[in-house]
Amino acid sequence: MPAVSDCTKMLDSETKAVETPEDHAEELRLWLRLLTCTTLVEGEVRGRLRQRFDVTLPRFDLMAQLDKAPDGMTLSDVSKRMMVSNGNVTGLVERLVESGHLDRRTSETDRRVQVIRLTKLGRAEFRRMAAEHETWIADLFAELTPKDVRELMRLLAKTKASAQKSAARRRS
Amino acid sequence: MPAVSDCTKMLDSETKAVETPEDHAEELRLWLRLLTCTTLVEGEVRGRLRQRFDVTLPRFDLMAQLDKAPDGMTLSDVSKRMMVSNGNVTGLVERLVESGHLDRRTSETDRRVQVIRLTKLGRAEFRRMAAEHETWIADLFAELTPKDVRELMRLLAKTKASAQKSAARRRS
DNA sequence: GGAAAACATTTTAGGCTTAAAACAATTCGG
DNA sequence: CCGAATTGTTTTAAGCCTAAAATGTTTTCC
Repeated sequence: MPAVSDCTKMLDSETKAVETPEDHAEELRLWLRLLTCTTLVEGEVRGRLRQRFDVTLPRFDLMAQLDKAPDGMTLSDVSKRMMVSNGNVTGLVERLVESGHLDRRTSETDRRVQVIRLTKLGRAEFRRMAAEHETWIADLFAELTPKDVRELMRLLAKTKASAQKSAARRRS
Repeated sequence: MPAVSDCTKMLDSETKAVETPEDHAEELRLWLRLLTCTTLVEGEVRGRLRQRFDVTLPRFDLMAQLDKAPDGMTLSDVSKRMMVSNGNVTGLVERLVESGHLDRRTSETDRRVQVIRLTKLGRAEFRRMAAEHETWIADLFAELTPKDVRELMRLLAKTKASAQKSAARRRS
């Protein structure tokens, strides 16, 4: 088995460093750290939502999307926004309609489309949870200075753009 | 419905700013952006692993942990490292033993403990996948300069520490 | 030594998630 | 206007994931 980490740069005989089996260990470490941070925060939020409100994180996330859209959203909209599969949304919505948090109706103008909205109950409960949720996030990020936050926002925007381009490259 | 985003600081009549319903919108945005980046990269990696190697991300992650531990790991070790539940690991390991990638044996000295290792096949396949995986990550983060990467590493380390302290505070 | 606490793992019940296929409705091009 | 592509949703099959309870093992400490 080849010791990948031991391989040194192979210089092209003519020019400079061509065909180098490049070392991307730094990017890999960055990815792992990013994943760790997200997993950490996500797990914490999930646990608190369950303990305080007996609600799951995906349900909360879906309600958060709808809270920003008073006129409702279609299932595809939700699916794209949440970056999850269509089928996933179908099930999630089913359960939230069942529990009285969501209202679902077929569009008048396009009978393929299902429009979902928060019910009064759903909106009230979401607002209550969201207020507390915001304090949890603040606490989880408490050691970051405003400057840290700004800088992270900037760098993550760049990261997002980079990843999106890479994904688009592959799809094409 | 109260327009939360409109509320301005309420100054305490006597001193300074006490009892302010603080605004943590920036931290919230940061969290959402962090989540977006992770979801984006994770989805991309998941898809590529499936297409190229017909393997799931959790299986790849588990094998990655074991590749770093030639002497094997206990299920709890894996569970802690991967930040997933014990029961989750049990099932994951079951399937990877079934497919011949993992070897599992009960510890000689402590019959509670299961030690798992990569088999020869498992290690070979993992190495092959890992090499390609590294290039995907490099591509996904391609637009970040080395300085960006360093800075992100630093800020995410700080973020991780902050979240861990917050989680510890809650547990105590 | 033996009960109690701690530990490692598995089981259980329920929910989440995906990819792919199936179904339904609309739009598009000829 | 009609067949073909497209779009929106649901279904299916399989796997992932969690929290909590159950099981078996070891350690602790009286």
